Amino acid sequence: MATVNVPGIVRPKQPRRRVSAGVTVADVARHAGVSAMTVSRVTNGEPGVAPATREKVDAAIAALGYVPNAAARSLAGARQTRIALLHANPSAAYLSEFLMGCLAQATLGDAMVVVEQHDPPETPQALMGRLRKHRIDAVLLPPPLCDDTAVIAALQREGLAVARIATGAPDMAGHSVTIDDRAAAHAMTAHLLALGHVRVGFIAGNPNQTASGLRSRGYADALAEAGLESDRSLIAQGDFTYRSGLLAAERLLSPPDRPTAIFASNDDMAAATVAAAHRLGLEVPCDLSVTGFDDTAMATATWPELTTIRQPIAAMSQAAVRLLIEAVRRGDTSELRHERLDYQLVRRGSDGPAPTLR
Amino acid sequence: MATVNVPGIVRPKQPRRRVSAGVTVADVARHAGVSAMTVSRVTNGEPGVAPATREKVDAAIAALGYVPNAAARSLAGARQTRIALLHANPSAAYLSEFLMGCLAQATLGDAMVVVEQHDPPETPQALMGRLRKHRIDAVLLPPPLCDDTAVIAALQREGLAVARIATGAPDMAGHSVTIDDRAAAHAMTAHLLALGHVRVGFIAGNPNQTASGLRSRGYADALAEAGLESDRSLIAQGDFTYRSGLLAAERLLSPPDRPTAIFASNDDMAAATVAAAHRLGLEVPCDLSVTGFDDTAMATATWPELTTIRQPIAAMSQAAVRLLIEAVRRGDTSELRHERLDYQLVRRGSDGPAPTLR
DNA sequence: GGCATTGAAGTTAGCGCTAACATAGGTAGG
DNA sequence: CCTACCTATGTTAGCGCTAACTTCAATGCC
Repeated sequence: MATVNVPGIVRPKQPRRRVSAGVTVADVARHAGVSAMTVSRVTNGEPGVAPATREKVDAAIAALGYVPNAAARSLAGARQTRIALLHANPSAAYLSEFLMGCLAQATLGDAMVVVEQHDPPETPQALMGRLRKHRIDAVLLPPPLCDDTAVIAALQREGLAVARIATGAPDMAGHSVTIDDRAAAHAMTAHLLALGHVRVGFIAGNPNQTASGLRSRGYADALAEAGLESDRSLIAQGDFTYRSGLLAAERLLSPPDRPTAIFASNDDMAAATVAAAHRLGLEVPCDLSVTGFDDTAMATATWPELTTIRQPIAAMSQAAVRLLIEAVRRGDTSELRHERLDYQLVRRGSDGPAPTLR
Repeated sequence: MATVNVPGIVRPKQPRRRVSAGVTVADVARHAGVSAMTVSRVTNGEPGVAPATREKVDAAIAALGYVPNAAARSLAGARQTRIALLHANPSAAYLSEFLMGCLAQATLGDAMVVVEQHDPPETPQALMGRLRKHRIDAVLLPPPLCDDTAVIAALQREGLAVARIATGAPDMAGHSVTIDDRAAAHAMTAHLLALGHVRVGFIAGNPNQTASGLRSRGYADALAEAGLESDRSLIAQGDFTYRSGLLAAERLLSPPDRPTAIFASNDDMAAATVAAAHRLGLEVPCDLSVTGFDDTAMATATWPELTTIRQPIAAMSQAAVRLLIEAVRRGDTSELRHERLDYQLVRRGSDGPAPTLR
């Protein structure tokens, strides 16, 4: 049978267009008996919609299973903020959680996250070229780049919005999202003191990361408050690597008056401390309590699992992405925001009461 | 001075629209003296453009620094494939690298990656509801979900494209991206044998992951080829956790005729083996060689760093995303593809020649 | 009551790109 | 030399959404 052109149905030329499976604003609008614009206002939570209308629209959305098309939305709104996650160390343990937070917020806020690596041999100039090429609007700086003044300065010269995560010097430049490293280290030290430990060792972190200093300060403050004088032989310098933790722990544990607890500035060094203790025939936590910082995958991929400070990494990166999106939309580079999230002391199996005197 | 309406310039009503900063196809087209469509064809690598024209357009793109607007592209093409990364274990060590690969390919292919978690208490039905709500077109399944038949069956009933990464049974269902686990385990075992080890222990992985069986087989095959009879006391069962590795290593190392090398089915268990050895007063690699599998962050966050098999995780997830995008665009659920990438034996510090007889 | 004021909803146009056609110019075959 | 056909390029419309405007009705105020 040949095609019949039903009179009354005018077809401009041909129906041309590819079929689109999805439910659109127009469908919702028809179902709710309002205009597409009103639906748009409802989905964006804009004011100026009567409660009754809002309800009708919400019902229609639920009934049809409408999901806004992100591409259309960002195209119409001329949005689509492009955010670069700039990182130096691809295998950093926090990265996966960090990315999760970024993605969650990026999905919500019509932003796009691009991952860029920047390692020392590359000059900041070369990096800026790459960012310009990728049309980046804003940059996320996790540690250790969050403390790299050369990079930060270059980014700001380019007029890019910058958010620094987990830095120890949040006010230095750009937006920041942090936890209170000093207070957290203080809390952990106080926790060990409360368990009866008197000689509490400390493994400091890489001095070129500003958070390290705050953690050291928290440890020192807690000792001072407890009326304990600081003892140089209880403090060893590390650089956040497992290897450095091993060396530091061996140094701390070799003297006869060794500490009964060691608080390491991150989980890798704490795990190394556990290993060093076992090598010396010390059981954890019976003979030695060990605690870490960060609650990375390392903390639970060791035995006993580490008591540590949990940084809400996903929440932090999510907050940072939100700050950046807002900043870019505002178009105001001067107003800076600093958010401080809560940490948590996670008690696992690597700490216990101080051993009764040998 | 009042606004002057220059005659001849007709303004429909008002210039209305927000300003857009970016360079568009129209700009490139004008600069190159062609139509926007031709520019589009060039940027998409479509055929039917004369080489000379292509060059002109490329030059214009370079001159103006044009970057296509992803939102507009996916809107016009009715594309925007939505891919869910379904994972069970949020802290899995491979996840960050995995995500990097996904993001890289997603950026290239106009896809969107959404991260979804699915843990045992949740039923597959509930999961399907979530995926439907998020308008998911395709799903990535890293281990251990890549072997979860209930989940895979449910996804396929929904008509979703599925890509399973690093599974041991690639042909079972859906697309797959794998390495040759058997060959890799064979190579690692052969490597240890070549170093003069005769008693090579093996820590098997979680039996509910199909890759575990292949790794065990590779180990057994290499021993058999070397004319060594398999010895039950050289094989211990683990489940990929540090804890299980510790127990398995203790079992292997306690008898007097202990192995001089232990090949663990993943890095966590290898790291645990190193710890167990140290606890027993054995030095690695002098007294005992230990090797792992996967080359996760754990491999370098321990001392000595682990000799291990490197899986190209980022490349694998990237390939998987590419397969999924292609499958969704093709709209053909029947044609399945299986890609096998190359592994690498990474030699670090945890292995060495067999100790000369005690 | 007449007129400005406010708030809710609708209209219009266009974000940047590309699918699906239309067309110009050339090439081959009869 | 004309038609058939192909190849390179152009034209048009519209993807789904929302910015910016307009309209309309319901107030408030003198």
